[in-house]
Amino acid sequence: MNIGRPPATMTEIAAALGVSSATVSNALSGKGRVSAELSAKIRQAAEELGYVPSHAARALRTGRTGVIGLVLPDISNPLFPQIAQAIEQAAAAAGYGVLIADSRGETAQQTAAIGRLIERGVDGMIVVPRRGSRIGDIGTPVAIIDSPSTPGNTVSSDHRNGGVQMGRHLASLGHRKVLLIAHSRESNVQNDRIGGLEAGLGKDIRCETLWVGDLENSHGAGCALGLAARVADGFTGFAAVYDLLALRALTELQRDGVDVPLQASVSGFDDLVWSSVVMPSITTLRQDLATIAECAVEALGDAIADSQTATGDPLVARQNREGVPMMLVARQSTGPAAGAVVSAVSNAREDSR
Amino acid sequence: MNIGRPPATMTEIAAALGVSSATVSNALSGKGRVSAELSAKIRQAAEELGYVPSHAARALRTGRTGVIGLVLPDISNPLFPQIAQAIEQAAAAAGYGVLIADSRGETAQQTAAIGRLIERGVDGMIVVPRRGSRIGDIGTPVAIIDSPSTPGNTVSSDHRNGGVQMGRHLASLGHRKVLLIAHSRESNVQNDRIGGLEAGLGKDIRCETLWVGDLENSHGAGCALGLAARVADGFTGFAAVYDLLALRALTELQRDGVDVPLQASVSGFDDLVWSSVVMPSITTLRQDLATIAECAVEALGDAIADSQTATGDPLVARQNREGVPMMLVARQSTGPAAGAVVSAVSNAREDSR
DNA sequence: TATATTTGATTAAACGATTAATCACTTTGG
DNA sequence: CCAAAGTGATTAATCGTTTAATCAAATATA
Repeated sequence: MNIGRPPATMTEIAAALGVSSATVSNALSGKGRVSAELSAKIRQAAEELGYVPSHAARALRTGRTGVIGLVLPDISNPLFPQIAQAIEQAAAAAGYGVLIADSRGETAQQTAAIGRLIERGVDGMIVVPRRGSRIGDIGTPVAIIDSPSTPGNTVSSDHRNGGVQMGRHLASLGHRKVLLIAHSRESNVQNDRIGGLEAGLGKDIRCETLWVGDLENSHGAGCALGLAARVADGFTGFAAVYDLLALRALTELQRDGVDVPLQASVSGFDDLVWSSVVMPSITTLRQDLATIAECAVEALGDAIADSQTATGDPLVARQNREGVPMMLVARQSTGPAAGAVVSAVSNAREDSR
Repeated sequence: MNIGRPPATMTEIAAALGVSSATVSNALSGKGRVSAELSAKIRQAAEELGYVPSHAARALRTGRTGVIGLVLPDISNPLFPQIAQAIEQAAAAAGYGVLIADSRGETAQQTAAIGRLIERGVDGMIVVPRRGSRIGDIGTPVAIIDSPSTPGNTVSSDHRNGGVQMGRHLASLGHRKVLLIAHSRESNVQNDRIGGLEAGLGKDIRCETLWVGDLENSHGAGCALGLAARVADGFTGFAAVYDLLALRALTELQRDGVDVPLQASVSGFDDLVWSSVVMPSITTLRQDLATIAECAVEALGDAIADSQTATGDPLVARQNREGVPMMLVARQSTGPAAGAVVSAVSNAREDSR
């Protein structure tokens, strides 16, 4: 590659070969009618001259920039790196660039950020909504990654089934009294996970949900969750709805002298970076973000294509795919319930308590 | 805003006012010679018609896209959300969009990602290098955020002084035997922090550095650090070089029944999201990422402007600014050394509710 | 053989903003 | 009073690509 030189243009290739620039365009895009030989020659010349298409010119002519926006209203979300990585990868494979938008969690800033993306001419955007906030019609194709139970959702993990998996995992370890730890009642994702956990645990198991958001409203952010008292109260399982809460639970229990996993099991969701590094490492559910990103980009691409032709169509990319499965990653933070007999294979022996 | 309508163009404004499009361009950019009255009228018409400049057309004509690339080779870095947020904010304020590049930590992918950015016509890029890797001349202006001791560095936190602050903090708490926990000897940032810690602790305090990277090479990733043994050996302070290591240290100590901060103090760097949420919350040093991002964007903007005029100039943005100060955030994970007399000076607690 | 049809290429007009060159008028200056 | 300078606008070219319209020549059809 000849770095630093202004890259060759179609016109230059055309001049070098004595053909018209239209023919070069046709040959390179494979659209018009160009003889096979000439096409090959052009392609070769392009290679040799180090041709790089001008995105700006193409965008001006076609009205499409080949760029999509990524909107993470809650950018402080620790899952962000993984999502961004997955989206960027999928977008690059589909020929898109990814422009990021940030809103510091505030709605006003979010609107401004989206506006900036639109002014920059993004062809569409992928939005991971904040706690069930709705995205109105913004005149641009949108793909939404939230939860299968969200109306207008394009693609997402099967959070409910993830909950079921974790519920079964805890149940199989003999836990009979489990505390579910969530933050906000308004989050579709959290509700789905809670629902799944309850289903997976089954009706024989006592469970209760601790809403940390409510607790913090009265006791201040970062307050203690009082989990040691729960242990004293007979709880042996603590299933958090995302890893940050699991970490909070784990450290609080440890600080208060509760051994994990001997006296209590802790689990989370999302497999964030620290989950595998902490002692004990945290049992969690990993999202298949690569697949989700691919689906989102693909659906968005379709919506973009549609928006070119039929106007007035719904600009929200729909996808009838089932929720993408989550994967249980069993680590050290979950183990047999204290004083319980674990049914390794069958549930023939009920309990000994 | 009239959403959905194709936005007005300069030509349309010109037609509506019966002037030429050149005049409109001049009025809106303030460059040519336009009478004050006409200029005002044009500006008003632009407002009323909902004029939105076409970035594509402008890019085609001027050769500048108004977009910069953000390259985080180690995208799994948990600091990424904060960096991305800060850069996006600063870039937006300076009129730039931010295109992200990902490389999954692999050098080959990094080159490809940078290539994609260049093909997309970014005006420049901001790079946070991975563990002291060098960025070669890529024919595009670059700003580098790494460490003051890195050659070619544009702007960064004063990691060394951060280390000094933390060292003094620990010293003032009476710790006499401190274990410094780092990962890689190749990281400039980590070396700076280690150096600062040693200086801040002073020569009266015994300290030793644990290189987790070395340890993992022989014992496997995620292995135990053996910190409880260190406590038995008289160590009371554990100063990690970033929060993820601090968290690892904290949980390992807790799991092994060491009380933090009663028996041992733990500290980190970066103030990542979990540091304030964990029990006990982690004493750490916060980077002033907003300032860093502003400096980086500004320096990059200058380099971009330079690259337009003088060719052959160094394309790496230099900035003679001192390292940006870091801020000590004292939390619960550090306290007086077991059995030590504390000098009652620096005990400003963030959360002494 | 005269007329369609197909093939392979060219022409030229966009897309929307920027900008050097130009022009018609005033205003100044000597 | 006439040349020089200044003012406020217009003209027209340009950036690089796409694409509808056109065209010439070869091939097929009647």
